[in-house]
Amino acid sequence: MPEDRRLPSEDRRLEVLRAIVEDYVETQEPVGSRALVERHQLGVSPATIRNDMAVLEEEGLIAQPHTSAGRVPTDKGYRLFVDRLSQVKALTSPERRAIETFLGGAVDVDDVVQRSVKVLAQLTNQVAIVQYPSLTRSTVRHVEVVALEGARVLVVVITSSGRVEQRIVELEATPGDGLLSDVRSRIMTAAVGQRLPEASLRLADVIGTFAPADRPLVTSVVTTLTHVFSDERSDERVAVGGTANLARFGRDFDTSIRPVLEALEEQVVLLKLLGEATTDPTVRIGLETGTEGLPGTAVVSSAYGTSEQALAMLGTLGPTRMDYPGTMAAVGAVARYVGRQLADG
Amino acid sequence: MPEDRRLPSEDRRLEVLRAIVEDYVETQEPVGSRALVERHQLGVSPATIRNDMAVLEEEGLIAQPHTSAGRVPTDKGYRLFVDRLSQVKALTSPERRAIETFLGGAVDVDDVVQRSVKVLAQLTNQVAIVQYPSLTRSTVRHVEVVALEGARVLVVVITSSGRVEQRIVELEATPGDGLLSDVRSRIMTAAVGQRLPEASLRLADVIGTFAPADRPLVTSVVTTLTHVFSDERSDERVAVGGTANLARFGRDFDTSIRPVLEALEEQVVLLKLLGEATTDPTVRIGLETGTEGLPGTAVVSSAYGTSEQALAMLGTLGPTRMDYPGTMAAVGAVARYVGRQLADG
DNA sequence: GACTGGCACTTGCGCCTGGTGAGTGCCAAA
DNA sequence: TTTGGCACTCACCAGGCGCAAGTGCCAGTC
Repeated sequence: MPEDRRLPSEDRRLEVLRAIVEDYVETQEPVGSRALVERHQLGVSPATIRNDMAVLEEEGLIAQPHTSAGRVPTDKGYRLFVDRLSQVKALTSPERRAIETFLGGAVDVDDVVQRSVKVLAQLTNQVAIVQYPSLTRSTVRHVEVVALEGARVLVVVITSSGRVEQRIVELEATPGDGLLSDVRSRIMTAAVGQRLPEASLRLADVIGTFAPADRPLVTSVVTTLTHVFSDERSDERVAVGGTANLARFGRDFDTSIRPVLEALEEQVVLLKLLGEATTDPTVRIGLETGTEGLPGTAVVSSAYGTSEQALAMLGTLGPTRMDYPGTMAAVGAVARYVGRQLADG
Repeated sequence: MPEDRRLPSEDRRLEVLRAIVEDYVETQEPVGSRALVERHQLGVSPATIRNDMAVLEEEGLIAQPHTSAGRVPTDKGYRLFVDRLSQVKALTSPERRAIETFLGGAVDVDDVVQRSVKVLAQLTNQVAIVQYPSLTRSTVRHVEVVALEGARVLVVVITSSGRVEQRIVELEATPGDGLLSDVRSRIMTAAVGQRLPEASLRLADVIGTFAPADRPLVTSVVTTLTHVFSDERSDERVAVGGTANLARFGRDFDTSIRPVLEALEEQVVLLKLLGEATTDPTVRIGLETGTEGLPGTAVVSSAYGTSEQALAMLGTLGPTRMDYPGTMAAVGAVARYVGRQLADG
């Protein structure tokens, strides 16, 4: 036990906490003082470690499942680990390449989302959650208004993230071609490049620029567009993958796995789990997820999008006993690639 | 034991099989001869039942998990039960109403599929699988060709099942409005009402009806349409729900639940599980599902669509130990409602 | 010939028991 | 402040036991 290995006791205690987290994540078993000194060069005896552990336990950072067992990190312990002890881990280059090649093959927005879920689940060995690009946060790229048979009109919207939405509008009278193309061009002028909520506001003004006789038609079209722009249902779409990795939660289906499966089927819960937009991967542990009934669960999530505007969230869900640095790296990388992918079109 | 209760022994043996299936499905436990005579009015003693059971076992219809246990139906036993012993069970009227009101609220095709999965999972307490309406099996309802800015053209297809697909085509030169509407109308004439594969064939002929100078443009548009018509990726889309019901498969995650969860994430496997189109609910038990590695699994599936044309498949997946009559009724009912829903548009 | 009661036999399951080992807390000494 | 020693706690495992459920077989009865 060389003297130069020794650290001020405060520092060593944190080192012990890190060692406990790392070992527990790896072995899934409570870690004892002896194993700790054997696996890490701490330069002190098990007895010393035991004293440190007692302090850490006092501080609420670790706990004993039962008297004669080793220690396990508490949520508070993981929190401290994530905030102060963990280093950002770079992805290996095979992992990097896997993301690039797999996501690169996507043909449309749906495909991008599906593939990201798969990559993320595989990379992290956890449950992956990817929200579809938000309509309300994208901008209008193109609007088309087309006459169908009779008094029906097809309205198509293409957004900056590549999503295409369309609606059919039933009018009272068959519109003239001239009027329709006029409507189309004035709508384009008002809306293109705007974010969807603002575009809605701008469109309301467009109605007034038409002759009173034409306003009913214009109003119908504009109303439909406004609905498309503010369709919350499509904002809530979420893809989930990697549920087979739920094994990591434990052996007992009813107590540890079923509640998670049930949560994963509720869009509302999923959106809550993903949390608020943050550019960098954010970790929420245990109660911090804000979701009752999911004990021992942690979420790593991040927004994705362009540099100016977050489009939506993605992330992973796993047991608090997870590889935080690795997961954060994976979530961050996938978020970046997806953002780039969607920016290109 | 009244004489008139007695049946020719062959008949009674089948009655015993039915009783075993029904009891086992309900209790999830091997059923013995004593319990059988107590719960059903068979009019004979346990000893007689034991003799019948011995014969049924000889025929491979039931089996003993271990020597001192009751009997459990084999896959072959379930097969015989489904084919000859079970009665079609009508849905209760609350169930019927649940389907109607819940599916009735759907706003578009996506929504119909999402809601069907949910209803089906809830009704059967099993995993529900619903395939999106097949593009290649629908007919063309409408085609639109619209000039965008520059030399770009938007092509929109609306199918009989209400799906809307669109593509943007890059042309070499900006087309005239007259030509475009001509293209549009000739395509409509050739394709509307046709199934997508046939429409593709017909469209090939349309090219020749144009002046040679216009053919490059027409060819671009037709090629794009042909791609849309034969996009297999969209034919393979499948929604899954009710995974929390996997508890019914057993307690042990790794051996009984994980393989199922893994299968459910593979589109290919899902499509294989749903099987070939059949109008009435079809049951496949154990190996009949054609999928390795899913022991103890049965699938009840049915096509849905209009009376003329099946659009896609839907069904449920559960342990072989399931309520077949009830599940078949639910699958059938949901398939009918979904078909009707999509026919209306 | 079909059914039945009786009986011996098998065997999974729950329960208890004692032994083992990992891990702790505390203390006195360096 | 660190360390070795020591007593103590407790989960876990293996073995043994009894119980109860269920069977197969057989001889007797209708």
